[in-house]
Amino acid sequence: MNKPDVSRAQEDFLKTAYLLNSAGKPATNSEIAKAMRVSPAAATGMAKRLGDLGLLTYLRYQEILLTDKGQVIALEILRHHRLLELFFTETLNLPWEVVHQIADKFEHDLDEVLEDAIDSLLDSPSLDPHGDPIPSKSGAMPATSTQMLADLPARTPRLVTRVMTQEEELLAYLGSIGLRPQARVMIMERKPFNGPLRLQINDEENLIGQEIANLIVVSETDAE
Amino acid sequence: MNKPDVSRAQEDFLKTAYLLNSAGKPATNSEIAKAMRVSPAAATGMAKRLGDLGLLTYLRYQEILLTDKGQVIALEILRHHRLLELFFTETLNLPWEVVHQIADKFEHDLDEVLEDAIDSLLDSPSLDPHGDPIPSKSGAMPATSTQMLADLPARTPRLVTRVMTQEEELLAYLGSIGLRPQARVMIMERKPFNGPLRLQINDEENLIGQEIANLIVVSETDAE
DNA sequence: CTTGAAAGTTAATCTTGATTAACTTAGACT
DNA sequence: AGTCTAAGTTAATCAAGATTAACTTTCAAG
Repeated sequence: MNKPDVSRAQEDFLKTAYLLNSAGKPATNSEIAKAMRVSPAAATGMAKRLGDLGLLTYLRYQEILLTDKGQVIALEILRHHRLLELFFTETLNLPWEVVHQIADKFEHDLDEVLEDAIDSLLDSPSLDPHGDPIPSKSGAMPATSTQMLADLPARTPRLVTRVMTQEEELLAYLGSIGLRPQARVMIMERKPFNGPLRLQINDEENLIGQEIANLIVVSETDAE
Repeated sequence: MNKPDVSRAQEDFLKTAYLLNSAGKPATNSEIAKAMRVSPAAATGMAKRLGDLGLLTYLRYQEILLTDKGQVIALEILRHHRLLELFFTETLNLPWEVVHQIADKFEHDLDEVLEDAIDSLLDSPSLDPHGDPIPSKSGAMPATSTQMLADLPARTPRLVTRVMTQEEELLAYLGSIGLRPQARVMIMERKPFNGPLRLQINDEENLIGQEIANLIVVSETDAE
């Protein structure tokens, strides 16, 4: 087999396209450019190069689609990223809001020896500190709940399984109110017109807005 | 204060120049080019750029000398490198012969949060797994023994303090015969004409050549 | 004190990944 | 169908870091 030997900018592009897709958004040129913080022209150029390498299909003015080979690379980077996030929180007790940026840099250089060592130290984990699934080495993506807290009926106890943001300040806040994977949550009251939610988190009560509730994934069956 | 914001190629150049100096060799263009595995022309170009940045003094045909600012950067990279080596051997039980290459890649991306977390987890270590000194955060380089095993009189018991190679196969071999920091060593017999040494390592006897003995640093006073 | 090999430099060129500016296309709306 | 806007593309250009090839300096040795 051939190892395509892609650069880190290329890996980042593939990862970004993959993440857009898995967030339900199409991997359009402008979305990718925005996510990568480069000009649209730069994204066009990169799409051409990666198309030539057979890692995605690129047709002018159309959505970008990863090929199988491209997806394998995206998943490998994502695996590196999430393994590293977990590794650093576990071994160094780093708070969950700082590990994302660190992993963004290290993910490109994680060689197989180190990857395997981390994987075995952590006992082949399937979730990172945010509850994001860690692809297996063969590229299988663990299943996750799709139940958003925002859509949960009142008085239904659940467990937080995933927090879908990487914004540092927001994560720090959510951590401070206990809203992290494994927390027990229950909506006590829903204010009308998409108003805030009165929420029980473990045993404390708190108020959160719709916007945040739309980032919190909970278990699909009742807690305890 | 200004953060010079150097690229990884630039950081590597500064590190290489520093390491050549501390190995007693002049930081000449060809030595640097050889160590970095680039053409001499590339080294010339990089020396010019770094000279313009005020990180070294570059005069055509002359030895390259780091400025204070350049040395600060070199020491910071070296600190990153050695902290990472120790971190990976300690947390993942990786053998000492693999951590060097891993650290070479990660050293450029180690941000301060992670650096401090590693430093405190390891209790502000001063030596990496090979016995190489880890510069302090302020740039102070811990003192080390200068006594080479090759120059040691027979029947003088010492402790190995440092193993000055990063060659993977050689390190693996040295590890397998117990020749690593903290090992007790004593030369039993010296074969004439710079011949091999009969050596006691912990409680085993072994034979090593002059070349290897010149890579092993031992304590300056007797063991135990 | 010249000379020749080793070391170093310069020049031309390449690749990658970026930028800005100007143009084109797609697609919704009238 | 015509038109406007947002999205996307193209072209020209830049900078970093590399290469090869050809030239220049240095310096030790006769």
